[in-house]
Amino acid sequence: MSDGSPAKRVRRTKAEQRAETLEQILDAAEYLFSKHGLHGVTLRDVAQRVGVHTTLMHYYFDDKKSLFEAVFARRAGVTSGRRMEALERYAAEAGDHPTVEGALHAFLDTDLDLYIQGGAPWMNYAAFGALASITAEGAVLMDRYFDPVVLKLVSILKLALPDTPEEDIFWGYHFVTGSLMNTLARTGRIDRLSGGLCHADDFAAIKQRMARFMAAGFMALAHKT
Amino acid sequence: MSDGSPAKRVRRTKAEQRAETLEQILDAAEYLFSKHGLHGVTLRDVAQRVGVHTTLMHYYFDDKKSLFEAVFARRAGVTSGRRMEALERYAAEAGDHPTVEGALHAFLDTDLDLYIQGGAPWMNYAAFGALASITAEGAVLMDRYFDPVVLKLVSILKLALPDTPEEDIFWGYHFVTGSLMNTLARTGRIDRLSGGLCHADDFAAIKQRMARFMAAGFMALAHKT
DNA sequence: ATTATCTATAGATCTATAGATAATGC
DNA sequence: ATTATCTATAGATCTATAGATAATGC
Repeated sequence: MSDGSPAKRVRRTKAEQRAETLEQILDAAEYLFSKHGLHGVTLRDVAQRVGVHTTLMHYYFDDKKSLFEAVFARRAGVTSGRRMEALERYAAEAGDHPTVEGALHAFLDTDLDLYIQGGAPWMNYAAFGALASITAEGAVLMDRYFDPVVLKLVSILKLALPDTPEEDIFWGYHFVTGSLMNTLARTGRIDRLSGGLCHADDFAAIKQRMARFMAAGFMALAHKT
Repeated sequence: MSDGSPAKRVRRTKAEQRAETLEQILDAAEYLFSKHGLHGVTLRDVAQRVGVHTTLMHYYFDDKKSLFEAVFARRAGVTSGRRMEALERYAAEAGDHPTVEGALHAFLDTDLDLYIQGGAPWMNYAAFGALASITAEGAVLMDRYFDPVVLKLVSILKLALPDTPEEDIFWGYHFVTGSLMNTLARTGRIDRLSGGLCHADDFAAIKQRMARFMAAGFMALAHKT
């Protein structure tokens, strides 16, 4: 019976086992939190999804909130880091004359690519992050993990728009991030509204349009203020 | 002692009393749901905020979810209706040659004005709606209450941009609604990022910029696709 | 020996219902 | 007489802890 096919529990080192279980817990929590938010998920839900006992959650994490933070942190560093690199690369290339659209491509496309290439787990993280971003618990984490990248983007935009009041640049960013969060949330509303013409999961279509759309917005603010 | 100043419980008709209590419950729930979401609020929390017993919630509402829906519905009809009128008025005025910016002003400014003029309760509703909009429970309600206005907006945009693929118009709307929701959420993140230069509550500043910004975005999509 | 997982359980809290009390309504 | 509000309480569920069992590690 259990000779040819490997048993469900292959022999692993403890370190491997710990890493695997941790990842499974984070994946399950990420998915569930992205659907229902911090308070809409119980530790039991997460444990059941993984197939382990509820109390194991407390073995790996202090409490529910620290699990939530761990989910946030796991990928926040990756996307934040990648985008920072992309922005620095662009800034170096462009020298004294960066463009708004160039900076936005570096900022937005790098992020969207992660979800496009990262498969289901990253897509779950996208929705998780979007929900977290407009939530009390998430606000602190957003600041902590994403302020540096955003301020880097803003600094390049200031170079590109030297005569535009700083205020307008921040409001422009406010619009950009809203659109990005709405994209990441993938509520499916655009599918229904458009009668199936657009798909919320079609990040490629969004990548094709977003930086251009937003750059034009910034220019319009700059020219008329 | 209690002769000159009116007692806390002035004599009211039952209909008045019902209406008042209902409104207090909805206000309290609106505030709390806007901060913590459906699952982050207990009926006890709402009752305590009103100063009545928990079980009174069940006297007025079947369960927590129907309270949530009542909160959503109370003002959704108002904003949806006002915006529909504004769009129809604009469409009539503009005839065969509406502009993207004109349509967006009607759509966005009418909404923003409601919050600007409506004081704290409307501001709470703004945040409540933004959170609901990217939530499973809220998605259905968004469709039900806001599809007609949005489709009206889209139909005017199509007139304004006759050569632009419908897809691009829907994606443009997708960006607009994201920015609007991020505005309504008032997380305060823009305050911190901008070092106090911008204030999330400053809907007047946003109204000054948003339609112009977004209209330019639509034009950029139209011209280069 | 150490670490991963599970069993048992305490204590808190939440939703929901039945039925009592205290107001308003004719 | 009817309606608004409260008391009492059942039953479910949730978080968290203590301590047992079953694996891996030298």
